Amino acid sequence: MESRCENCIVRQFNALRAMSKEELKKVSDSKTVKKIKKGQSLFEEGEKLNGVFCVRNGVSKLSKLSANGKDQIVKLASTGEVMGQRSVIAEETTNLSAVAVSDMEVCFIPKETIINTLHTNPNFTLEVLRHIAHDLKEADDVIVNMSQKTVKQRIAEAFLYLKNNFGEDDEGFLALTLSREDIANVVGTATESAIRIISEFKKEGYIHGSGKRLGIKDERKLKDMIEGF
Amino acid sequence: MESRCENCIVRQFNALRAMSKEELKKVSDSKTVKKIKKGQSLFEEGEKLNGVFCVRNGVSKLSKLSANGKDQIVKLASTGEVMGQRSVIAEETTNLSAVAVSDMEVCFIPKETIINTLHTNPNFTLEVLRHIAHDLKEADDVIVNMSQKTVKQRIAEAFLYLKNNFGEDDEGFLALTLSREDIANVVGTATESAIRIISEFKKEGYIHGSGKRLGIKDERKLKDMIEGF
DNA sequence: ATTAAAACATGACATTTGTCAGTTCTAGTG
DNA sequence: CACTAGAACTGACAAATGTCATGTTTTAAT
Repeated sequence: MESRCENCIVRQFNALRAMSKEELKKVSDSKTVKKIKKGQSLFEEGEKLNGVFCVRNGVSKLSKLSANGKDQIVKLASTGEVMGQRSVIAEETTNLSAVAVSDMEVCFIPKETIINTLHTNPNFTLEVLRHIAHDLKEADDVIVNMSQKTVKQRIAEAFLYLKNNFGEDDEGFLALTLSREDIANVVGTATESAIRIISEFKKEGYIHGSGKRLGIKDERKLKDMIEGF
Repeated sequence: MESRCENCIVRQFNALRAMSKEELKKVSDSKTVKKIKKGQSLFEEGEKLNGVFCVRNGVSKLSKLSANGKDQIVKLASTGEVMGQRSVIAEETTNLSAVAVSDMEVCFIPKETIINTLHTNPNFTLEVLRHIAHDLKEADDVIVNMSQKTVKQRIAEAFLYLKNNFGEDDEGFLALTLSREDIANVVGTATESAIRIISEFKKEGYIHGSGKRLGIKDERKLKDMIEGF
């Protein structure tokens, strides 16, 4: 297990790639590696984060509690992604909670190291900026989907998203298995509605499932549905 | 009319505040001032922007067309806000369209000037980063509202938003008057639904209106409604 | 293997929201 | 001023979604 940031491949996917050798050494010396079990919480909405979490492997849901008591999942963060950077940059409490949806290994990097580099290395700052800008674009897309698409379309989209981002296992099931409740919270609907639509998709032959594991059978049909056919 | 960026008050509200005197001079020399009539378009989704727009006064809607042909308004940009920066930073085509919802005066700043400063002035980059980070947080909130709140709650929220961000005139009407269609597109619903709910709010005495102008009468009630009472 | 808890599933029904069709109002133009 | 196009409005109905109640299956711990 490689534990020096300088040699960590994961870094290629996030803003840390823009750090100099010396800066990376500092990060590496100050970071701590944590193992998180599926279901465990990394941080809670409203907490003051004193660092960021770099995902080495596994997946975490980033969610926000709404007034009616439901959790809305805003993003799924996986290998290479950095969580908590928005909060550290703005020096505010975090607006999201992070809970592992699979076993994870994350590196915790204290904020001082990050903030220091932000002030001194414009390339790093710019790289962080690019990543956040990308997140913002994605968030805009989510807003449009949420408000203009039906629950059915959003669930279809969620399946394709899961396939494209986390892949499938050798049996053709989605590599990342979410509970029905999590799926409902991703698309912003009631758990029962999500279950009902998943059952319908199975019946129609768009997806197949065994237990809670699900796989895509007819991608074309799902895509058509998303487009509104 | 002050036309030198160095002396422009608007700058205090955006990332340009972090620029040095020399950098500001360059911006000022390269910028062009544009007058935009209500209803006119600043840029269209998918366009490649070769600069950013700094709003001197007036308000623009930033929207995205969804597959079903409806426009979703993602943000209203007003005095001091910079539009198009996300696109310029990521060097991608813009994901949003901008149309003036009131007469506007904007400064167009060519992207070279911005990009140059991003590479050389870490304070500026960091300031831009802070602004985008703030936008991202707001976008997360919108996602949660869209998926977890009823249309009625979202419309109530929109009224409070309009009041807090654009104020009221001396007669107690909202200073920014949006068409019913625009209101519908902000909250992500059908125009008829928005009209119906606005009528209901009038009947219940939460708001008052004359023509298309609307004003808030019972803020408490609207707030309670948003919280789910 | 047994069992309790959690997750999944389904039916019945209420509520919310969208759609379509048509009417009234209003601002701007010749 | 009359006229017209677009905006605002309303009703009736259909479709989508949420809620509650209840039963079944799966999972994980003992």
